[in-house]
Amino acid sequence: MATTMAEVARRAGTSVAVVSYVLNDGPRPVAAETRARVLKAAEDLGYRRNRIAAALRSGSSGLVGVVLPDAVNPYFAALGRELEKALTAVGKLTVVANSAFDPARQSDAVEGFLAAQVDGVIVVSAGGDEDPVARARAADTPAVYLHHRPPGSAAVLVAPDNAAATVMAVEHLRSHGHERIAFLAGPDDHGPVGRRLAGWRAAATGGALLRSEFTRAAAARLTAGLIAENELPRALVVATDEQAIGVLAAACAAGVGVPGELALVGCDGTPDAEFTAPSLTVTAQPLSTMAGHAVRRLLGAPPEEERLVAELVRRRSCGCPQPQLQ
Amino acid sequence: MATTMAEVARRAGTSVAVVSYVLNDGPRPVAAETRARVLKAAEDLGYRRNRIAAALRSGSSGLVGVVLPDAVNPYFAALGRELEKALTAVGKLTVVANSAFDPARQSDAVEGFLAAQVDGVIVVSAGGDEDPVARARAADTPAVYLHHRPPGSAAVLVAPDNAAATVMAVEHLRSHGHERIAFLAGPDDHGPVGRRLAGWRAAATGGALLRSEFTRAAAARLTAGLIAENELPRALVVATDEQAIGVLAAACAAGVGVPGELALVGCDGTPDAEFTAPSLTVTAQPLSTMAGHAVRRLLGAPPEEERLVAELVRRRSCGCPQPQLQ
DNA sequence: CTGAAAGCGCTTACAG
DNA sequence: CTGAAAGCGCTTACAG
Repeated sequence: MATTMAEVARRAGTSVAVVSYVLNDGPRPVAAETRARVLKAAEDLGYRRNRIAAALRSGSSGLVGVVLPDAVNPYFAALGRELEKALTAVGKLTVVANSAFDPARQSDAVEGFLAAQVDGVIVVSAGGDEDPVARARAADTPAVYLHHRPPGSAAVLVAPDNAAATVMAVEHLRSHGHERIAFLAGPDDHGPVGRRLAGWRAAATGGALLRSEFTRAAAARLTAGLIAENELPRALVVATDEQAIGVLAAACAAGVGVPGELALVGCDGTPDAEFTAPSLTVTAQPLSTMAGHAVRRLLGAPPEEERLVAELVRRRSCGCPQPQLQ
Repeated sequence: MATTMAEVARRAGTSVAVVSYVLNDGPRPVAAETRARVLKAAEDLGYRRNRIAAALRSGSSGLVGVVLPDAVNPYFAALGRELEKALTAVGKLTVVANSAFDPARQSDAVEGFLAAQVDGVIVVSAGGDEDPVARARAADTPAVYLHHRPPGSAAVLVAPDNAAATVMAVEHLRSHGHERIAFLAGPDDHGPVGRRLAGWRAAATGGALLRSEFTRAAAARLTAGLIAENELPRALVVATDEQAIGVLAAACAAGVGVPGELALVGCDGTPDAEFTAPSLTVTAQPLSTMAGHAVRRLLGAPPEEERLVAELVRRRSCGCPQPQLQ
């Protein structure tokens, strides 16, 4: 059996109340001498606080639930990593679930989080009709969307200016002399990729609109088909790095030179993009800042002043010279 | 305030004990008619069980802690994803922490898990002197290592036959006519990469032993240096896919043809390896099976009969023809 | 088959 | 500054 506060109290010759006051630094003051005795007793007994018991009484479990569409996708992996970092920094434990882009699983995951009495929920939406953040809030649990909010939801969303990112990508390809610039979007026009598409549309490049699922495999298949039909664009902005990796793989497999025959810019800016072959020029989203904003909103902070904007990172795939590998 | 069992009991005209029996399907039988009334009342009130309260009483929190060295590394990302899947299948919630290859953080993470009264902990060790699994077991919490156990630990480890995987990789490169085959290892020879190295040594290829940290950046730097010094091997087995991705990036940046000038085989077999440029031939570890074994051991199952062995997946980087993109 | 009650290990008003 | 006690929402022997 694990040591309890009662045992610590007995050894320190005081009450559990005082032990709690010492270990929590409040809410009542404790004499320095008593305090030292309690600390020593806790140390001697190897006391570890039972957070489940504390949670039941205090109403705060110290758990935050995070639902991601797919933790293997480099963008979500990186976002998840940043969230875990930000959450750890504020003393929360990160509970994760993958929705596999399935709205039903996403709702199940949030339902499980609520039963576990999480202190908050962060969801990167998989789209669909359900609004799990609204549901969490209905259960008095703080919740925010990060990156993607389902269509129609009015819940809090932390996201960068996605349209601006695509505009930046288009302008960069133009600076390389490209006029017709295609765009590889997702299956539908909701969410962040919809915004990125809107930015591309506004830039009026006259290039083709391409679509694939959000997997490298799907993007690779599409690209292989385009190459076979001789319909590959000369310049292409790709909505996500995950898809861009698939495009690169297909181009390499078919012997199509990047950037020579196909100039490419990605719109996520994941760590993966630096070490593709060739390295991927991206409009890099401020993942760490986004995670920080999401966590602070969850903790009750007001909306941030700071705008979230992507930054152009020039690498090889657009036609710029290969930068030094770091 | 959330609905409690007491409210459900009142509405159903029965006691909280009976509500608990119904909702948990035991441990006492309940008359069909009473059962129906309880279910209806719970439904009407939108009752959601408070698992924190249940945990305090029953001793099972439904939480399992997972510590990974780096959830952005494709191997650990894939392993984490499979663990989450296996854990969800048995009704557990997955709490994650990243150690960033820092043994101290790893121990802190496990300490946090124990305070949260997790039902078990799975750690992919970052190496070092600490034995967090032993620590968890000392606190009566089931715990296992997956993939990597720190040197000197005698705790349960779920891992495939890593030496056999490298032998397989070497043999495959030999079948392409290579004799001297180099090996890119990690900074030290502990853990799974140590086993992979042992397999390569046993295969006595006479090739060079190379080393880098377990990041794509480090492997890319090493490779760029080798190319500059004109010391790049013709054939290379790389301990991890993460490093292989770095090698590929450096080769591409320097215009070194793969597999023409450098034939490559990776030893993890992550999903990422299928869409590198060129696609990476690997000895693919049975990640899903490994995750399943780890979870079952945690739940108290005896060691599995089934041996965990990697499977050779032929793709382009070794010199085989590029397979059809899936 | 059902219910009153103890108790899991904390936190926190309340009284002293 | 300190302590006895209530209570968070469950689960589960125990008695009926």
